[in-house]
Amino acid sequence: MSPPPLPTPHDQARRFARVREAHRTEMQEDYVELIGDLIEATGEARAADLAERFGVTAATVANTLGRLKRAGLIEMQPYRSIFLTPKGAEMADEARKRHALVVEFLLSLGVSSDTAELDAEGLEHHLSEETLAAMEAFSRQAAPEGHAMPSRARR
Amino acid sequence: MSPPPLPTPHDQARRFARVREAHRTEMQEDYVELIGDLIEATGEARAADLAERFGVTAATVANTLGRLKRAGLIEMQPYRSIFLTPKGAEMADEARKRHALVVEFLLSLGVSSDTAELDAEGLEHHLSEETLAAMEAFSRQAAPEGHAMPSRARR
DNA sequence: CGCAAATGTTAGCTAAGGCTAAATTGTTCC
DNA sequence: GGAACAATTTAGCCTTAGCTAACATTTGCG
Repeated sequence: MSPPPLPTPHDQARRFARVREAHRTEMQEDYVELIGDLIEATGEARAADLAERFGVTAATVANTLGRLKRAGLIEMQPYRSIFLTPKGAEMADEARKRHALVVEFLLSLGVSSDTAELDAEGLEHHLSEETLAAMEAFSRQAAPEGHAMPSRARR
Repeated sequence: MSPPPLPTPHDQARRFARVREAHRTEMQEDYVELIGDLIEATGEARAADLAERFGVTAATVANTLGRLKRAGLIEMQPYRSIFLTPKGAEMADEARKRHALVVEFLLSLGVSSDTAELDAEGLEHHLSEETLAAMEAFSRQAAPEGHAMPSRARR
């Protein structure tokens, strides 16, 4: 009931700095993840598909791809399709694993699959290793064989 | 093992639009929440405290406060301390509840309190009502009387 | 009281990430 | 092979959110 005491200024600043840092890498992760998925699913990643799936214009995608290239995450020739560098592929891989883990966890929690996918997209960039590990452990315990059976005995 | 199939472009665009929307309101929520907390804890919210606790410069805070004022969330006279409008107070209240709920949930999951606070700050803006409800139910079941006892029987 | 320190504001810069419109390049199909 | 269409890029604009430096106001202390 009593309000939780304020954190120290320093601790609080640390938390917000962490969120700002996550925001800086979020877009990169989303792009390489989707590029990787498209390559796997269709053989190539085209800017038009990225634009459609992100729900932004092609011009925005072109800008962002420029930043990703500068960051060494993708390779591309003008008017050609997009490839991941080793660094980009590694980031994509981690992002995909984390995304799957979060979706799995939300499903184990009993959330609908539509909501799980919706929330995972925002969530996945803000989870520490510790929390990810706890989520993974929980999912495994809730549904060890993969057949979703989230509800355990109540009270 | 098999890679999950790609969502439809439309569904995927919906998810990313949601994340972008959350990003637009995130800063507002963080500010009103902290302003509310400061008023409650110390009687007033001063820009210098906000700057210290967010870990940004006073100039950045002044800019952001200008936007919050335009958005009708706060009231302030030049060189005076900051107040929440009814709209701002309501947003602060919801943000605080949600924040507490998320921290509580992470603790029930078995995450350390330091990590719970760290992750909650980023997480709390990306959770649907459905997921929040599931988290609340889980926390209650894990520790019905509030005395933290997260570990349940395994297997 | 009066001045120094603290606090708040303003101006001007940067980068990210969105947009539209226009120009360029590729592709397809008659 | 060329014309129309699709895809990509470029140019130019906007807002957010950060910064530093300079300026203005308030506060607190001797």
